[in-house]
Amino acid sequence: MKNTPEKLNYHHGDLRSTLLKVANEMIKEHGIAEVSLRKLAARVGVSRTAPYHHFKDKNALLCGIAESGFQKLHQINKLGFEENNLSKREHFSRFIHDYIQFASNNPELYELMFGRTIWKDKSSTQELRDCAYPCFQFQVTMIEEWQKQGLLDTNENADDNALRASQVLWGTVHGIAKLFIDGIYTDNSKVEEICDYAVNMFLSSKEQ
Amino acid sequence: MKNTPEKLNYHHGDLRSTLLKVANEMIKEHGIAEVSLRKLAARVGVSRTAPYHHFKDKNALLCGIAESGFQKLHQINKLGFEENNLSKREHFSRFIHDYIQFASNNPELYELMFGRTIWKDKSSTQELRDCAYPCFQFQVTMIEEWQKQGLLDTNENADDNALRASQVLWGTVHGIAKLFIDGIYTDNSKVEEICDYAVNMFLSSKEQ
DNA sequence: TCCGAAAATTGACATCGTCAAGTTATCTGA
DNA sequence: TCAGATAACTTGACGATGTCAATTTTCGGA
Repeated sequence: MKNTPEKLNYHHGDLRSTLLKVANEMIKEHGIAEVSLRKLAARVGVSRTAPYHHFKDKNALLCGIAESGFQKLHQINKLGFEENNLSKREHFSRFIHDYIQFASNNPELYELMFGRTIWKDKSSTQELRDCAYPCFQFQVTMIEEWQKQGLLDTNENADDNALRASQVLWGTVHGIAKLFIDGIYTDNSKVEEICDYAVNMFLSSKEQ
Repeated sequence: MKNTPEKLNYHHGDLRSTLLKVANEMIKEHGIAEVSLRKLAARVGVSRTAPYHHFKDKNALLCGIAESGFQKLHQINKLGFEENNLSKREHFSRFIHDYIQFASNNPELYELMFGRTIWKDKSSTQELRDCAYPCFQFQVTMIEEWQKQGLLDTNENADDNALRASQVLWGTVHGIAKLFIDGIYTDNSKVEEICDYAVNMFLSSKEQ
């Protein structure tokens, strides 16, 4: 009953997670724009409306996929931050590189995670927000720590230093990632150089 | 013959530019996702396939709209750069603010200009590239000038300082703009503060 | 004046998201 | 054990969209 290969039963048995898994594959292979509920259902071997019993609509399914992305990204940030064989500067550099690396390795997933499709007009699900916000928050925490350590300056005129700094820094990595992913920066071989240059610009007053 | 109000003639007379104008309005009012060729044609008072005689496909029309956006942005950058009642620091600050201001005032147009819709898969038209590249290039020129003036550091380990710095800086403003436009940063009242904070982060070693 | 090219039209098709109504399997409790 | 509820799934249908092909209308120049 559990090991039947494919669609011998009327009830699929594990459709929800299968849909997420297969949708993820499709996104990776053909890009998010190519993913339609109908193609997805066909590939899973199920009727076109079957997904509606597990996701309110297409948007909810996309949110579900994005959730796993935020978990991955959060995990990567944590690993880097907790690595203790690195200098402060190296920690910061690693954060920048890791972030862009993640985006660059999963361009279509990244596009989904941070695209307006799921964020605009309050269309994000509660579950998605529960995944994403802690991920965002962790970046603020890291930056707060780096400010305390003196790696990053604080600005006495601002009251939300960690928040502001993280908005700017996140903006930077997000912007670079997007410009590559969306096809505006086309020379992928320079990603690392750009990251290094960014690190230098933010830490220039703290040489070596 | 020219002053007939609307659609008395079989030949519209100026359909191409009318389409661009009306599409621009629709984007501004209802967002780019709501713009379909059919609705556009209906609003202009013309059949659904009429636009195809002036644009190869929907993508070409979108590129046409984006073109005017790049001209506007280029103009704004030029104006700021040529303003001569400003200190170096103020010039830099103005660039950052102007950029995000533009994005913030024209969110849907900005989304179109820098979205994957028209850039991914080489789908940008030659005309669009002819508009956009000079606009990008101008940013490099400005930054090169600021490096010469000593406002921005250069990095002796890098060979393309102006290009790298502009990729990072453009990434920063683009990223911040995108995070707002796409609905991830939601508190619009803080835009200016974030811009100011960014200026400080990049120029911290050059206080006052 | 006539004719070819340009501009605009109608008809058609495949794809898409989603709703409504019906069918089938599974679970629950008497 | 078995009936009834409920969850999982299906088919049919609708309107919207981008775009192609074939056709009609108009304009401009020889």
